Amino acid sequence: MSDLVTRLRRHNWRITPQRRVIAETLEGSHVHFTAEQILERAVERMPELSRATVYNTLNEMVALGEVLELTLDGRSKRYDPNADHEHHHLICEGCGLMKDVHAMADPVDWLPGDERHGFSVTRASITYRGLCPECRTAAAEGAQA
Amino acid sequence: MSDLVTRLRRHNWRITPQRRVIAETLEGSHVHFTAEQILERAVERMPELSRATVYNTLNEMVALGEVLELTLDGRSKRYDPNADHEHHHLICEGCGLMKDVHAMADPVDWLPGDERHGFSVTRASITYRGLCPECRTAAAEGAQA
DNA sequence: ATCTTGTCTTAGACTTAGTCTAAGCTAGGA
DNA sequence: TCCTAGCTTAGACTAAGTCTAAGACAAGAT
Repeated sequence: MSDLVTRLRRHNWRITPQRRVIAETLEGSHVHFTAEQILERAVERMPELSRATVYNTLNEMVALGEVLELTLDGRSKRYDPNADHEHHHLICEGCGLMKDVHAMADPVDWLPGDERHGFSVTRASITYRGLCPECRTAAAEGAQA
Repeated sequence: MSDLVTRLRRHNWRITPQRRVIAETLEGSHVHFTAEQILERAVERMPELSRATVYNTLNEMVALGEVLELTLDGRSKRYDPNADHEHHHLICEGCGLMKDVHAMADPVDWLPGDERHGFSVTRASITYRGLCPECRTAAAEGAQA
């Protein structure tokens, strides 16, 4: 039983077969998929599922606050079913691999009052960038050659 | 004289009239424009300027490291001519207004070694989100009504 | 001064990601 | 059972960005 489905049901949200497949696809993986990748995988389980339903459903889950929408590469949005606990993201600039990470401090505490420009700041997320072990090796070999 | 143009020239980059107009448009404003907005404004000064040249030029300036590419709203990329000094971004969730801000510490220092998954982490940026003074007022009035 | 070569720019076709629309389907209440 | 509201569908549409092929231009060689 999917935990995300349980959380969604609490919002009096109708769990249709389509929505269940989408939620389970989203939660079943530990990388963050794009809408298109979710469609691709969900269609394996429910071939008549439409693109519009996937997009609608993802947007609704984001609106309910149970899924996070990430826009980190400027190409397409990615969806993160862990809307629960505070975490940040580490991205490989070589291959786009993305990991969830936890920082030792809350960045909101590090924004001085005079840098807030009168905003009420509610949350902050950190995007770390670098090279994953594989891309680092590849880069080193490339430099040698 | 544009400072960005000076920086670009240091890379032995040919400063054509088109590139100059684009660089000056980018630097002349203190908000972060999308490529389409830059095109729109640059065309006022050089009507025959093409969309492809704007996109090419922006991508080249990013590759040279003199301009930052921001993907914060998931719709379109925005360009920030201040690639120089470390800064982060504060975004209004109501109207999309974006400000540059400075934090009191470098977030790279807050990522413990065992959370780095073997990556070489080179940089980190923080996205702060909240409501700007105007949207906060509007929200309060909306709640009253 | 002209030629040559490589770079830059252009218009427009194309691609990708996502939204919208109109019609049909389905589940649950009167 | 019928009604209604909400859900799903196919496919058209839009927005952002990339690609391509051809022409324009600039700088060095002759």
